[in-house]
Amino acid sequence: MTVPKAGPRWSRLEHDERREQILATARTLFTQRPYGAVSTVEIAEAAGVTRGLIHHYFGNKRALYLEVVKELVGSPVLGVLNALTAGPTDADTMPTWEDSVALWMDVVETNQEAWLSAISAGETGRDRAMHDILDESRERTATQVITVLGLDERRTPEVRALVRGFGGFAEEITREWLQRGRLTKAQARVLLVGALPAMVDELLPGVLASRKGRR
Amino acid sequence: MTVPKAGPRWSRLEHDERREQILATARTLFTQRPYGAVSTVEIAEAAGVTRGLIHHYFGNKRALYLEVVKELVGSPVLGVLNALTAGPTDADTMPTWEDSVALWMDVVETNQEAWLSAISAGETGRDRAMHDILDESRERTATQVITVLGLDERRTPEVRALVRGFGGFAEEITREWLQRGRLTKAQARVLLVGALPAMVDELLPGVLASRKGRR
DNA sequence: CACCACTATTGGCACTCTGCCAGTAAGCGA
DNA sequence: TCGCTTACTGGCAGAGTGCCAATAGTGGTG
Repeated sequence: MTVPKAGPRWSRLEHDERREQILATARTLFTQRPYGAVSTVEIAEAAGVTRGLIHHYFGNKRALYLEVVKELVGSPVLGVLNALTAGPTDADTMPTWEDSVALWMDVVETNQEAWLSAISAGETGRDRAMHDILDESRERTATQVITVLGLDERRTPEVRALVRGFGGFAEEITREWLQRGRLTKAQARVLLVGALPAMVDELLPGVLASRKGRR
Repeated sequence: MTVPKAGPRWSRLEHDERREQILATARTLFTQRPYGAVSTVEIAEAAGVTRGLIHHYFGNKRALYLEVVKELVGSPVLGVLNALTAGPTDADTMPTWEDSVALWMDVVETNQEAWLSAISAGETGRDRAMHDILDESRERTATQVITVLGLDERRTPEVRALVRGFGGFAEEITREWLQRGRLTKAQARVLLVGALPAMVDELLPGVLASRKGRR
């Protein structure tokens, strides 16, 4: 009774095109729910393909997830400072610290969920590859911050550590502003702009001084 | 050929005793590997019982994990400040900020893996119950810090936010010290002791000033 | 001391999910 | 039009979890 032929049952896309389509679908789902709560079946259905195809393109679920996270930390969301401050290294065109912070806040504000997923992607556990991706992203950001603040001359391990510490501070302050609402945007800005310079001035000397005890 | 009777095949423990035994086993495994990488079969085997029993005591895997995390953040590991500073609220017996930081560092140093698992327990994803446990623990710690620093009088949302921000800073600095080794213990101490007072002095006034813009 | 009731504990069934791969068919080039 | 490449499907195997009926330690009771 069924008509034997009524056109193609599925369309055959170009390799990269299909891959991008699946990746986009996965990104949507993974930014909404954590790794374990999203099944490959669901991704496949949402993308309009079968589960097997995901395997064909990405190998396994975890690899697909890694790809999504890479995308998230690689583009504007976390890497604003990269995009912004990389390139013009000359003192003139270099944006000020205030500008960098302001831009970063704007980007995060408009991409809240993506940002939250990205920074809490350690979610899936202390996986080596995942850890590396996130850590490298933060490290890169730290480098940019050091440059913008003009700390390049004294780029010691201690300075890097301090800037990374500030990163932790910044993430938490951002949550206070966007999630818990205990800070206004203006207040958060005051903190983010002022904290690092203050710590560099007041604490860095002391830290470098106690360097001798190094083992 | 087998001897039909050769004593009990398994021992019957008291409810709480068996529960505690399973919990301890689970804690060991979960602090070594992330949630998804530990199966209930493995926990059961390590505890010398069958998988079904875990279900009998905890309902499901997730609930067991929650119990483990509760235990971790509830006792010394993260809650040092609680244990230490709670109780004596009188100004005399109150420990100094320096002492609190020093004690905290010692505890974390000796319980590294437990601490690391605890703070990155968000691992399993943005689960409501999990989030609450961790957030409440950090909030409690913030309260203690406020008390020790004598900031009780001006316990505004802004102060809480600032202290939470410091919490993020402290976690990151601790990682720089224990994991990445870019700071010595002495250097980390300098940062942890000095950062919060510096920020309170230099930034808090500005934050409170821009309060009018609140919406 | 034998028996019984109580419940801790087991063992296995049903279901979901992931990894894998052999077969199928879309669509381009000759 | 035919044939060849390969995107895509469909289903099987294994692992893990939730659940529960049946089993068997064990303390209490007569």
